[in-house]
Amino acid sequence: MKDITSKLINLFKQGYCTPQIARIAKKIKEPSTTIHYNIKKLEREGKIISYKGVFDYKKIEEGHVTFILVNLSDDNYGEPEGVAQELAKDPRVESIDICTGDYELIIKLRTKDIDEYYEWIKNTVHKFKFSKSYSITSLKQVKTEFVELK
Amino acid sequence: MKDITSKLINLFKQGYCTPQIARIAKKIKEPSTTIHYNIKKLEREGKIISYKGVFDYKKIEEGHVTFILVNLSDDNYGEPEGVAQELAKDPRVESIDICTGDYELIIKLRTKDIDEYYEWIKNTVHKFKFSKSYSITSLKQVKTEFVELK
DNA sequence: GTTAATATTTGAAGATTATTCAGTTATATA
DNA sequence: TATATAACTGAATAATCTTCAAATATTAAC
Repeated sequence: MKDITSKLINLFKQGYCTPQIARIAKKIKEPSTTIHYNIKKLEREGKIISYKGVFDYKKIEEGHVTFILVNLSDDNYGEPEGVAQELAKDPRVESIDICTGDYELIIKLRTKDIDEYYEWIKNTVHKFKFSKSYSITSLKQVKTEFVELK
Repeated sequence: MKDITSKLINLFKQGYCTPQIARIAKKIKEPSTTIHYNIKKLEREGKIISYKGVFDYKKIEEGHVTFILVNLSDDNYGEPEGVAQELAKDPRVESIDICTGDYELIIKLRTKDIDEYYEWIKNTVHKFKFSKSYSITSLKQVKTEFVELK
């Protein structure tokens, strides 16, 4: 066993996919060279960043979703971007936004289970000196990354 | 002008992409047939749902992100799934979860601007009889769909 | 521990698809 | 209206995916 699947999952999380030009050409009834031209244009303009996989996260041990609202400590309050970019490096962080309202950050985190979540939040609160955080746990994911789940 | 790009964006939002087997094979130094076999296995097992595009949403007129926490009316409180699945059909809804805590739903919505957001929330509150909602606006997207933004 | 069944890996061949290129048509600009 | 630029497209080529059959490895049963 070479455990290729876990490597594949990591690659597909961010990219290593490509458009199906021939299939699209059939679908919208245009020549494949026209489709090709328009896709390259979207890429050139930077409108398309990447092509990636979407998973049934329960089946890949990432079924536990938590939204975490964060207050930063006084030290980091003025510049949340550095903290956010650091957190963004964690592959379990699906999204992170700097936001309005009572909290400065909103993080969408994917872990295997509540135990892994607990470890993550404990370590992260300590490391980044969050002054407060409020976690909302997903009970059921109905749609993710624009893809409806069945 | 045939406006092919907007059709492409819609298709890539949910799929119409495919893995780059040859590129992956080089990357992890395994034969492409082995990569092929393992990908098909992941698909067969339902671990991979789809391959899709990720966009620079500001450049495609979807740069305004809002997280909306929702309380349902008494009518819908007991069965939030129906409401969630209905909302999931909207292409501007990136994700929707049924959740713990003070609110029953958490929606991640992408609109062109705050005006489109206002129209959406006004219509949706009315249509689905939300008893209360709390919106958090993203000021800066640092990471989305597991992809770091620059 | 041996055997049988099943799953994974792999190279070679064929089928399909992406890409390049050159020419055409359409759109925008002066 | 003339000119420049952008968008579209068919034909040929290059690259990739997919199938297949055989080898190897893993698992299960006895």
